[in-house]
Amino acid sequence: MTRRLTDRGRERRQQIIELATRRFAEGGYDRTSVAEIVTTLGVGKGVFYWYFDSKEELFQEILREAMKDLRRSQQLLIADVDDPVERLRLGIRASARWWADHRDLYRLLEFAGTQQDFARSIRKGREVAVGDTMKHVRDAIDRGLIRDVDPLYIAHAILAVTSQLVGVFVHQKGNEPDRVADMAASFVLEGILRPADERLEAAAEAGDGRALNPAS
Amino acid sequence: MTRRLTDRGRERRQQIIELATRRFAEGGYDRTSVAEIVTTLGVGKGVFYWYFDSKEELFQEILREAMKDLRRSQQLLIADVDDPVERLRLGIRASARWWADHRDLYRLLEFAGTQQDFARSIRKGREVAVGDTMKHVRDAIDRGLIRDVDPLYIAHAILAVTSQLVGVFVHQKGNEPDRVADMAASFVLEGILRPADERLEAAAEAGDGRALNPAS
Amino acid sequence: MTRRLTDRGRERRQQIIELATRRFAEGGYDRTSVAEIVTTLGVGKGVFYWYFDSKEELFQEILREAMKDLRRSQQLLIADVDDPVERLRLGIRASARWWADHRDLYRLLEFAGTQQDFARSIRKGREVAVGDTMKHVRDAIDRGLIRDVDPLYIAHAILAVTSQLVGVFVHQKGNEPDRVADMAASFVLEGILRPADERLEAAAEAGDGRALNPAS
Amino acid sequence: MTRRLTDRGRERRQQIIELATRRFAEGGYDRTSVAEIVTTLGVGKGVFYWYFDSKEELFQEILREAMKDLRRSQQLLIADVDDPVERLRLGIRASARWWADHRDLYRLLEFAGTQQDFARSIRKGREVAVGDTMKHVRDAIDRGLIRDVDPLYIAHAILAVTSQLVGVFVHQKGNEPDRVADMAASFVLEGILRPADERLEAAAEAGDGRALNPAS
DNA sequence: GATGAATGAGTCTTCATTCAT
DNA sequence: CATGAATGAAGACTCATTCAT
Repeated sequence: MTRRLTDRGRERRQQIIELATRRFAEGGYDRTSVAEIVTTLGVGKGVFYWYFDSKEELFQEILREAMKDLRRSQQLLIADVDDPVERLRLGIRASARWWADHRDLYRLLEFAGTQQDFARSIRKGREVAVGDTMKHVRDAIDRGLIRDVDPLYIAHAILAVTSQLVGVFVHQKGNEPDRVADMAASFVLEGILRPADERLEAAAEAGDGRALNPAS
Repeated sequence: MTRRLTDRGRERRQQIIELATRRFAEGGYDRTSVAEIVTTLGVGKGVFYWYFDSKEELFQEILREAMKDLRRSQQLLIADVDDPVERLRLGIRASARWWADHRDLYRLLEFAGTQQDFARSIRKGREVAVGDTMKHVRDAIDRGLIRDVDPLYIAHAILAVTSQLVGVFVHQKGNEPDRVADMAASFVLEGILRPADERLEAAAEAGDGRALNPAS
Repeated sequence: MTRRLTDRGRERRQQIIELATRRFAEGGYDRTSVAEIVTTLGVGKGVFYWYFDSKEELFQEILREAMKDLRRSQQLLIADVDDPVERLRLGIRASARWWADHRDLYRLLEFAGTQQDFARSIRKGREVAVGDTMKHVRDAIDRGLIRDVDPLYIAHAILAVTSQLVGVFVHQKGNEPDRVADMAASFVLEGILRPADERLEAAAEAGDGRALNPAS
Repeated sequence: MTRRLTDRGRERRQQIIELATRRFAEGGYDRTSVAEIVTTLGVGKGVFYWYFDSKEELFQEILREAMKDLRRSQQLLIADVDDPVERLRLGIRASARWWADHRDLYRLLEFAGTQQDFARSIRKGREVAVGDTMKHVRDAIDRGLIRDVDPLYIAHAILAVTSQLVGVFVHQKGNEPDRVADMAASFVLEGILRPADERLEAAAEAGDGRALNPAS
């Protein structure tokens, strides 16, 4: 649906999008009816179908906008940074902040990812995000900053960690997004293992050899 | 609903569970009707409600069983291993294998996590999994095997990485679960950064100093 | 449910109410389906739920309106009468007429009184009617027109007699409501016993003393 | 359904009747399912249909038994009383007691009276009760004990008053059945009007003539 | 006598969408 | 642009009854 809209029309449209985003997030897409939306808005059913072809189209629009906006906010934060590792770190931070600010959209994207009908949109969006991340990973490898890992795996892993930690620690537990971003970044970059030399010392102190080579 | 069931009854019940699991995963919970299930099974509508109080109860049952089974399979693999880092690695492997074998349930759990109505079950299940993982992380810290990190964060991060990588690389791209598990474990344990000394060399080779201290 | 209705809408709503009243009375509330109502009306199922939240709400609405209307018609007839005994008599007459004109509602109210779900509405309505009646009874006692009886009991008794006699003699046997009302009023006011002095004579005539003290 | 039953069988049957009576009264006939009854009894569905042809037949049986039992208890109390007015009084008392003891059946009979399907049974039962009552009324008229009223009207009125007062004052407010019966009897026999001579005095005291002849 | 299993028509209700005004 | 009205397929769930074992 492409319609030339007056100012008032654009406002209405935006109103619908915002309300729908909230209700879809709270009550679930399937369980939120068009009737509920228009009733809450105090308008007739026709209004909805004037601006959107269908409920599904509205949802797709929400998803599209969300992914676009998330990406924009990442690029903004990263813009002038040269160091690829720093870009990764800032990318994580941008995501954390955006998700902290857009809880509803976070939820909607998660949900959409589980539904065959929307998975394609989501997958495409994720591919873009993965592509962005991979670029930084590759750069970092090229510059010898990070180990020679598979950038595709790493990119997915980074996104997963960031998203999940925000979901739990920002949304559920109310931690600061920047702090959570730092935790995520640290985890991603340094892993959790102690450096081998430290481990030796620790083992020596503990007086046994168990810790010597747990992972090869 | 607790009902005395004959052998035949237990079979029927299982049939329903299996078919529903498949259909819920493929078509989505909300979009799969009870009518569809019983029709596919070639039985009357009453049969469904003989075995389950409601569609939702059936779904909860599926989720419950899934989480229980996943945990069981992890404990089985870890049983006799003493080294906590090894236990982490094997836990990741067990998850990867189970998810590889239970694509439908993977999907269902993901979906359930996004729905207010089921989020509680899921959150509880996740808390158990996080608890298990945290225990190994703490053990490893105590033994000086891994850095002094926040076990709660780490546990969530580990689960997120594993789950996501399996979703993409096993389910979507068809990689071997064990291989994906190894990638995940390596990522989790070692992060992606080169050790500081290597980085120095690399920087020296590259003839500049940019890589010296990317993270503070 | 409060909805802005057009003229056409109000008509539809009324149509539904009238048809439902009839069908509920004839076939019983539980046995009359929404489907039957809309089919008879030749409209889609949605129409019903456009005007009413549920079948039960519709029924409650019918009951509410009925009780309100009955009361209105009583007050109208009594309006300018000063003598409380006359007011009782006219109240009985008004009820008899209204019930004669609203057989379906008579039945529905009777039915509703036997159903836990509706008993509360009915009880409240009955309390109002009892309250109205009690007022006249008290007035009459104050003016020395009737004996010093318990107005609450009397009010209930009056309503019971009136309602029952209308049910049997107007609805079933087709008598005139005004005549039935007079019978009821006479019964209520004068009872059935002969005055004591007449009884003495009668006993004398009959030549025995059995009738002397009928109530001990 | 007539089946020769063992002792155990008769017990079972009685069990079902009693439970059904209670549930029908509490939850309503239509809303109480056969499934609920057999589940509560902890038996299979077959049991129900072994003893009764259908749910409706069971209900009819309950009604039949109830009306028979009520009548029996009236006849018992009246048996040796010669005075017809006393017989009326005692009949009222017997009804009040029986209804006090059989709240559930009271309700069921009321309900059945409102349902086309059962109204016939009920009407027949009521006719019997009316017949019994009329006989006493006629006797009393013949003996000059009560005024020359229409026995049919009077009989209906007596039953209505008694039933209603028990419903409100015994069941709802917990009064003693015998006391309520006395109120009903007094109302029925004496009405509520003061005797004409007393009224004259009262009017005289009040110093006006309003009370002189309210009913012509 | 009794059980668990099964039937399937029927119940109330929801909802995306269309349309006359 | 917007409204109230209408559609009707579809949904979850119920329930009296039957029947093989």
